[in-house]
Amino acid sequence: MERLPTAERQVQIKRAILEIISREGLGALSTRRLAKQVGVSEGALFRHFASKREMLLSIMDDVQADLVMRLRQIALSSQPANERLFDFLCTHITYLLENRGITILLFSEAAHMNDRELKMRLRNILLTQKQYIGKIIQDGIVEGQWDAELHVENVATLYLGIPITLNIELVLNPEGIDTDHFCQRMMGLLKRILEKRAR
Amino acid sequence: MERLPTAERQVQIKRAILEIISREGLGALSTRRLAKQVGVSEGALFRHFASKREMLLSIMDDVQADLVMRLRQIALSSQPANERLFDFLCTHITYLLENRGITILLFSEAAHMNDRELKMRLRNILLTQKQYIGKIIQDGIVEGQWDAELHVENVATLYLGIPITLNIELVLNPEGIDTDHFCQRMMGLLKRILEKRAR
DNA sequence: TATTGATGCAAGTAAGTGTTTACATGCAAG
DNA sequence: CTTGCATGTAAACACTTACTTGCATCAATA
Repeated sequence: MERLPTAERQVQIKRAILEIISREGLGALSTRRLAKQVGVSEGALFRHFASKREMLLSIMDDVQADLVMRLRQIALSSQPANERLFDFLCTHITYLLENRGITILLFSEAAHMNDRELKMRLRNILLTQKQYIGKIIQDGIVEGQWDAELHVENVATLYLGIPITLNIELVLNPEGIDTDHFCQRMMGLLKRILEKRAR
Repeated sequence: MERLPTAERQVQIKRAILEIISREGLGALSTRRLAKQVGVSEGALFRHFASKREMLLSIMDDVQADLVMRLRQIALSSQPANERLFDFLCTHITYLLENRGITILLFSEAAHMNDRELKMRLRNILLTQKQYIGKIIQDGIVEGQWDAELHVENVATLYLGIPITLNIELVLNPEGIDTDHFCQRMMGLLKRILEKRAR
C-alpha cells in the first residue's frame, strides 16, 4: 500500500498497460489484470483515470509527444534531404522496435473501430508523418537531388508501408525478424525511387 | 424457423460475420449479435461451428482459397514478369477493396495475439504472398528486364507495405480514400525500384 | 492537534461474454 | 408408422467486463 501522487501513478499505469499488451496481447488487458500488474486495487486505477479509454488516449498523446515530435524535428532540420530521410526512417524504425506494445495497441484499437476519437487520433498521427515525409521529398527535389517528376504523395504512401509492415511483422513474428540494418536496406530502395532517371 | 443444411448455414454465418465487422467493428461481434444478424438463435450457431474461433478460422481458410490461390495463379503464369507484377498488384488491391471486413478481421485478431493458430495462419498468408512476389521479381531479373543487383526479399517486403497500408487507411478512413488508379500509381513507383540503373 | 483532501482497498454492481442444456420439430429411411 | 438424425429454440450456465461504493488511512495544513 504505497501512496503516490496521481501524476506518478498515471505513468506507472501506462507503463503497465504497455507491458501487458506487449507480453500477453490486447486481449489480456482487463482492468483486473492491469491492477495486478501495477500492484494496486482495481478501484485505485479509476482514481487516476476516468476510464480505461482515457488511459489509452493518454498513451496516444505520449506517442504524439515522443515519436511525432522527434520526427518533426528531423523533417524540419536544415540537413540535406537525403540525410534527413535516412535519419527519419531510422528514428521511426528504432521507435517501433523499442515500443512494440504501443504499436500493437494503436493498430488493434483502430481496427476495433468503435471509437471515433481513437481512430481520428491514429489517423492524424499517420497523416502528420506523411506530411513530414512529403516535405523532405519535396525539399530534395528542390535541392535538385531527386526526380522532379515524382508524385510526392505516392512516395509518402509507399514510405508509410515500411514502418507499418514492420509493425505487422513484429506482431505476427516477434522473435524471428532480422532488424539489423533494416533501415539501411529500405533506404537503399527508397533511393532507387527518388533518384533522377538517366535519359 | 427456416431449416437449412449445415453447409449453407455456415456460409450465411460467415457472411454475417463480415457484415457486422465491416459495419460495426470487431468489437461488436458477439455471438448474440451474430445470431440476430443471421436470423437464428444463438444456440443454432453452435450446431454449425464448434466455437466462435472456428468460425474465424474458417473465414481465414476462405481468404487462403480465394485471394492467395488467385495470386498464386498470377505469379506462376507464363506472362512476362512486369505484366504479372501489375496483375498481381491490382488483383491484390481489388480484393482488399471488395472485402474490407475480412482484412479488418485479420489484422485485429492478429494484434490481439492470444491465439497461436490465428497468428500463424495470417503469417503464412503474408509469407506466401511475399514468396510469390519474390518469384515474379526473380523471373524479371532472369528475363534481363530488372536490375540483378536488387535484393529480392527487400523489394518483396516493400511491396507488402502497399496492400497493408491500404488496409490500414481503409480502416481509419473508409470514405475518403482515392482508390482510383491506385495500383497504376504504385506500379509506377515499383518500376522505378526495379529498373536497371544507367551507368 | 484537529481538519481536510487525496489515496488506497475490498467488495460490490449491472451488463455482457461464449457456450451448454433440455426440449421441440421436421424429414428420410427401415 | 416408427425411429433416428439434423436443425431449431429459449433459457440458463459460469465467468469476465468496466466501473462504483463505503470506508479506512495517511500527509499536509490551519
